[in-house]
Amino acid sequence: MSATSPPWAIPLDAASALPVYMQVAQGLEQRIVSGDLRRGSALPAERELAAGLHVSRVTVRQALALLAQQGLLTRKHGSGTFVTPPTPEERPSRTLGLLSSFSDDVRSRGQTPGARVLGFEHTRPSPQEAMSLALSPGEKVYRVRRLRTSDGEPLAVEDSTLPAALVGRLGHADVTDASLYALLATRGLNPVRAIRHLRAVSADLTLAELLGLAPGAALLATERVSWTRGGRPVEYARAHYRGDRYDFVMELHGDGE
Amino acid sequence: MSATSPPWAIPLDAASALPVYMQVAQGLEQRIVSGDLRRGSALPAERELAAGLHVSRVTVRQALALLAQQGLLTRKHGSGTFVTPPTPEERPSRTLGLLSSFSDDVRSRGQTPGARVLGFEHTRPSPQEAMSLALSPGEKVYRVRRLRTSDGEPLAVEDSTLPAALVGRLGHADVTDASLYALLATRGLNPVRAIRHLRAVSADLTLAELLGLAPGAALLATERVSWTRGGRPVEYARAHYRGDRYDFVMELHGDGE
DNA sequence: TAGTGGTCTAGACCACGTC
DNA sequence: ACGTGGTCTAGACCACTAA
Repeated sequence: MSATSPPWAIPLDAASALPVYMQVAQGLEQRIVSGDLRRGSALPAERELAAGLHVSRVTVRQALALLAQQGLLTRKHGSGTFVTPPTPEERPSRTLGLLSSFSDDVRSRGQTPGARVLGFEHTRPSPQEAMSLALSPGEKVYRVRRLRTSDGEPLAVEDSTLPAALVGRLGHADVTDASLYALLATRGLNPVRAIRHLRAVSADLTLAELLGLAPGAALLATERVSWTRGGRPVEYARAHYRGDRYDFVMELHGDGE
Repeated sequence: MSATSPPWAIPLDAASALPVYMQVAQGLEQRIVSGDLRRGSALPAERELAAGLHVSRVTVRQALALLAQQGLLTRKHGSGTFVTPPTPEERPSRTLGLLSSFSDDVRSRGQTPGARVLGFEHTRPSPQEAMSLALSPGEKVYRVRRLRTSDGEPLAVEDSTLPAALVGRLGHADVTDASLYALLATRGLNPVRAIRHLRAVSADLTLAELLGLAPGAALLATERVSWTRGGRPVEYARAHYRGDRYDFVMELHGDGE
């Protein structure tokens, strides 16, 4: 007798309105959250799953891709597919409301901040940059793209734009250190106020590559404009943080009622 | 002569280390951002693209999926694939730092907030809920899942948990209106302080369905605990906002230096 | 070397929109 | 009725990991 039902069988209904790959994903997700599949344990190979469920390997992969993107599964090329272990790495936290630098944040958690300069330009601003920094026509900017790391692990890609006329001469060597805010401080340009936007986006090929993620992974995107005490914009920064390793924390208060 | 190079040809290198579908995605992305493909215009059909590029339709679809997830392309079943028009809908903004409700936020932008109750329970808390609300063992909670809308459009899924003993008797009818904070206020339980976490996650099948998104879309996930003036936790809320329609805004200040 | 996931093919049929 | 994207198949070969 050839029993064709493996122990991890998932009930599939070909006539259902729900596509088969979603049914497979739901079935696996249920076994994961119920603890049926232990954290860190390996799933059957894709070909084995396909054969056992009587579906094609493509369909199985479509299901696994869904769960991998949510972080429930971790796929390792040449090795296997595993149920993601619980909190494999501590998730850093940043307390907002106060104007602090990336470097200080990372240090306050006992980790070592780092930065790798990916690009350094002295050019004309984009329309977006010109508007955010209130630049007069023709005024040039410094633009720096850096990979921010914590204990050597990629955490964010940050693009900073500074008005050249305001900050004075800047060289590639000036931005290799971790903190741009510290650099500004030495020139008497401490930011005292900033407005920051946060939203969620999917990683494109470039960001995914830099951050060591799969394309399409969820990222926390921020956009920030900082002003000096005199009310002059000194920095326009856009950053993309890994959604799986970073979370922002803030404290909110009522209106004093 | 049969020239096999359509006007939208993309240079492909089969020997490249970069997979073909990524090359296709990059090529299309470049034509989109360069304005070569106008916003709102339709792309060639998948079968046509595949034939023109001499690759399989599966490979083309893999490339289109990448760009669609980033929001560059919009796919319409039965109709076609289009370059996403610029800001098809105004992106709402929420100013943080002040303790305000979802309803007030939406109203302050001139839109109409709404809520559809998806679930209402009176049960024992999860370990996570019990810890966040500082509940004594055995104490029960009300749990409400609501779909929050703006002008009728799904914007977020919010799961709120309230200590039953503190808020008093609650019925399904009490939570059908938009504002839970307003309800608490009528019982003398105005929150005056809250801590909120923000991070980015990928939509699972359930959230994608509720918010009208493709599975895997980027969501802004928030977690919030609110306290009354007396320091008692009154609400533990988890919300998932559409990444493409919502962005958080906050103002930051220096430490008074 | 053997097994795994990653990529790719050339089809097929279904579900949806539009005409 | 027709064209579109959505799903699914049964293979194939490559790239990586581990024994």
